[in-house]
Amino acid sequence: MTLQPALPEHTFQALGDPTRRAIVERLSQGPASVSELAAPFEMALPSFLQHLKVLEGRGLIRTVKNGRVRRCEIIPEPFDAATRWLEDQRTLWSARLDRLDAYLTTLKDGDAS
Amino acid sequence: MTLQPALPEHTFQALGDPTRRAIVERLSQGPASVSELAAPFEMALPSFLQHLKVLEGRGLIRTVKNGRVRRCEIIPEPFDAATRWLEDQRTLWSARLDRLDAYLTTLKDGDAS
DNA sequence: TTAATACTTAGGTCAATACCTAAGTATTGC
DNA sequence: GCAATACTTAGGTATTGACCTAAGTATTAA
Repeated sequence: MTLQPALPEHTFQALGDPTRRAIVERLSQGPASVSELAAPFEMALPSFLQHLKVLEGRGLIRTVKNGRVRRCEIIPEPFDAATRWLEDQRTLWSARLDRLDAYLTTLKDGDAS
Repeated sequence: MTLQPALPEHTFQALGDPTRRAIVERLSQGPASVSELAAPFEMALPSFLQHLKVLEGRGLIRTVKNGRVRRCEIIPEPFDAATRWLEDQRTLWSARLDRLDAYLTTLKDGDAS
């Protein structure tokens, strides 16, 4: 119900828990009901449901109730946004390391000549 | 001190906090001392240091003390591992959505409501 | 129409997290 | 040497997070 703007921060926080990460891994393979998702876990159902609510609250999954069954599925966008953030950081530091490398090479060439 | 094997889970958890995410963004542009990193934050220094310890404990940054100054820098690998995990999930569901799309097209052709 | 199923709500505990202040230690500049 | 600098340690509080049990509600199957 509460779809957040999907800040990478929220995505990361949601994925920082082993249970929720496992739920996402399961849902990556396709939608599932609450009880299907809960089955592999020892945890009591209400505890498990909290994790689903976190995922939904952060906008990582969408759920729809049909009859007495609630079906859950992944929302791809926030994952893409998180990936982009990680890649942006990577770009920053590899650019920097490249410059450092170039600089060191210059130094070395200067010595050699 | 404690360099973890950098499970994506730990990386995500560390990045789930706004302060730590900002620290990483700063460090992506190059190494910095503790006080340089802390300057933009209102937070008391000991509180800030805790965040640095989380990042170091999760293996996302490396710190070396030289004299009275501690210099901090990014460790790229865990970020790559986290990116890879996100991309793996994406691969799973895009393959599936492609298949679903094809299937729905077929169904619609055969469906007379 | 009753019983089973599939959640859902309402509480309550316990540990971890995010902050704080106050008082250290170790280096360095004057 | 002595003061300023750059952390560091040692506490303490308050909120959030991850779990639990017990008792609902709504839907479906028999």
